[in-house]
Amino acid sequence: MTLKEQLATISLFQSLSPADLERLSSIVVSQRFSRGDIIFSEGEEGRGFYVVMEGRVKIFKASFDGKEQILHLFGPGEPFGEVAVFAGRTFPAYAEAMENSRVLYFPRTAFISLIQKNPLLAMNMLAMLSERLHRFARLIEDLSLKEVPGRVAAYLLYLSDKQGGTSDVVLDIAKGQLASVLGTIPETLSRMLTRMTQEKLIASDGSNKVRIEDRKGLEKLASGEIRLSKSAGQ
Amino acid sequence: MTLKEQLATISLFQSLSPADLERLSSIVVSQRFSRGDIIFSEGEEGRGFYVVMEGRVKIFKASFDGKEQILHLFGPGEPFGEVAVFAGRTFPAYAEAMENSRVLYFPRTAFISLIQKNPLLAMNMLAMLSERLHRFARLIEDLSLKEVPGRVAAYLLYLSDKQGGTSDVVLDIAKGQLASVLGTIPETLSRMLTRMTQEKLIASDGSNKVRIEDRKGLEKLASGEIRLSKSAGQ
DNA sequence: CGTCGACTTGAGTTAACTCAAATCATGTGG
DNA sequence: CCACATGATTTGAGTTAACTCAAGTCGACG
Repeated sequence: MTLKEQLATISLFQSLSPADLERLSSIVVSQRFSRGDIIFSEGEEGRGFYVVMEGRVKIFKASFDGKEQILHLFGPGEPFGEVAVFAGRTFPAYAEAMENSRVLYFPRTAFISLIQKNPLLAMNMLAMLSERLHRFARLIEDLSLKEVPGRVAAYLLYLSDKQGGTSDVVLDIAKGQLASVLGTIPETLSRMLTRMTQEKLIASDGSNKVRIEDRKGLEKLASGEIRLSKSAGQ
Repeated sequence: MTLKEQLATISLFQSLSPADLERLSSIVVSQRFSRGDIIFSEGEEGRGFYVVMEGRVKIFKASFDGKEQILHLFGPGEPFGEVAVFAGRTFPAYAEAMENSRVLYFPRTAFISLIQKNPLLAMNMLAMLSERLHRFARLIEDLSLKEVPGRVAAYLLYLSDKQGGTSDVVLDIAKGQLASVLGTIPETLSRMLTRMTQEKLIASDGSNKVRIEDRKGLEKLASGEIRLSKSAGQ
């Protein structure tokens, strides 16, 4: 597949004319990263942004003592690092390849001139950033106003939704990483899944599959209407 | 001051021609709200967005049992509610007038057609949303990776910066509201200020003025490099 | 079959919470 | 100007959700 054809598959670029795609393909750079590679670091100057083509990329913040909070997980077709481009700022977080990945890199200036000529591209970008603000607002809500069991419940419902409403959801990331998405640690996540299983809200052996047994209950847990009763202790 | 003149003072609209301002002024609606009034609620359909002209507006999430997390505080010249416009979604949070306020309301469709004709307006909007994503990322980092004293320290340093780097900072909101900005409760904030005073990081009587006594120390506290030693108890 | 990383379980600690009471600040009517 | 009502803030005492640290257990892979 040519670079131009690849560009055409990116939903952000749906509105571009063949000529624009041609022009874009001449300024774009394809890069490969191995699992664990840092693509950019917080505080680095952002001279362009990226789109994932293959693999997965996580965007995260790190604390002084090494704890991580994952902000985004991006897969094929999804752009990242645009904030630094538009705000004229340094990257606000770290980007790391979770698997061997290939990304396209778009230098800032060329992209900005393109966007100024394509109102629809601008609108797509505005919609994209708005969508992310929306997600961030929900994450802030979760971190500040919900307890860990509520966040776990919300995540399971979100996954179920994303996977077509099924009750058999498949965790799309390792549990340790999921803990970092939910603003907690693996030990706590593990205990919460155990308790949710005991309360018959879900069925979970240790695998990456979780069956939703009581959707209503999970919803109440996610909204804060109910809490998990404290584990029996013995 | 005419509506058009008011529009010209809004930095988001700097790039607009007099003709565009004229057009905009014909679709905009001026609204007044009293302290405590809800301007919009989470989940409401967003048919337009707002710009504060006078007063102050807070944007917040509320938990099931009534606790609040403030996402933004906006004053004159600042737009809010745009996310719903661009993402084609409902409002993600509540907006409430903190004082008697006047806001301008811009219906969605008219604004979108305007933005499509003004690349610079689009760029301003992109920069604005990027800036907010940046702030949200920092708030998420604070909530997830920092303890309350670190958030308080970071906020004081931010205020000092905003107020020109002075060591005598003036809290711009009531402490109860500040607690809600920082993701904690008034009691905890009060105790942290006491402890920070005991440790000679700041000087604080009960008023809304705080003197920064040890900037380096505050910075280390904000970054997580050091912690507040536990209060003596007696 | 052994090793490695990921996950789970156990025990103890702690930061921040809740609830209750005291104090302070501000504006009002007498 | 004073006394009081109202709301904001502080202080006190006790509880708890989630953390840390340590010790298994499990599963995949060479």
